[in-house]
Amino acid sequence: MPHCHTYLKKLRDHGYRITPQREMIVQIIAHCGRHMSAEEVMEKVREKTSSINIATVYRTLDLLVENGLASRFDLGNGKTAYATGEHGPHIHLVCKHCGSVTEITESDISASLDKIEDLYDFDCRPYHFSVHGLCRDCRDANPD
Amino acid sequence: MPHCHTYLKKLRDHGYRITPQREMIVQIIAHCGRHMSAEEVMEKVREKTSSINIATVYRTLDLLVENGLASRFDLGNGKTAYATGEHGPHIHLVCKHCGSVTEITESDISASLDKIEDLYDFDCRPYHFSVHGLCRDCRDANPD
DNA sequence: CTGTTTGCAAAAACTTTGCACGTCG
DNA sequence: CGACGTGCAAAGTTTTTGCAAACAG
Repeated sequence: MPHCHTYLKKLRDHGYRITPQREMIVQIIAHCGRHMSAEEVMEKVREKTSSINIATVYRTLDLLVENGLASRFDLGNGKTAYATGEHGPHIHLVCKHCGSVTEITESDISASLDKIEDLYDFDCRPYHFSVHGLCRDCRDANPD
Repeated sequence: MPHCHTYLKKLRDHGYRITPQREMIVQIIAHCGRHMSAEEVMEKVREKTSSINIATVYRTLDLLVENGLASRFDLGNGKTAYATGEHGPHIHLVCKHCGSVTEITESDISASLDKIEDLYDFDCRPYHFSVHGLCRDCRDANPD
């Protein structure tokens, strides 16, 4: 059970108030161990209480992102996904054909990121990072 | 002026009909030399004629993607972007803070892609590929 | 001719906003 | 108590869909 506490403290340090809603949302996304859409967070919330509105979920997720406590990204399915640092850096292989997502480790690509940082003076923060292509199954089914 | 003609031929070969709308949309996106959103395609269309509907633009772009003639991806600004193979493979460095997009070459990351292909049996087709991080300007302005 | 494609308008899906009420500190 | 945060409902954006009319082959 990771450091929700740390996230809440940081929010407070930034001058934001700690509310039951914020506590619950931070706990859900920090414990989840993967990225979640706003709707998925909402479902988890509803398992516990009915007193949080979807607008609050969006506002809280935005707050976390704006304060560097979470990342926002997009897997191309039309929904924005969010995750805290608890999830850790990870890279997604997204199949263009079936949409399946495989998670791989950062070390597989770290040499390239180092190179990019050197060449382009760009601080890579690949908490979420997607490579599109074709997975084995789709390749077998659709050789083209 | 690239091979719109080739794209149209492929569509015909796949059994689809060639309409003025499809011709124009293919021409716009193939000549554009970069990714475009549906709305941007629509604007270009309107410069020439008022006889194409946004629904047709979406349907045509989908058609191109489904038949492997274009790629669909997302830079995280809420709009889906499209590009034909004419654009060529390219990688985007997207700044989390200001949203600026820098385009870099594939060679900078090709070694990693080769490694991924070997390890994960995944055919990387990084026509569009985004690495999120912080650009120099934002780093200078917001050291954190 | 005949099945495909289009335009239109309405709906869907996701996210944001305005405002009055509630609550953290 | 006062500013900040929330719920609610309505609106905003982007994309999709149903259907009758138009058209490619």
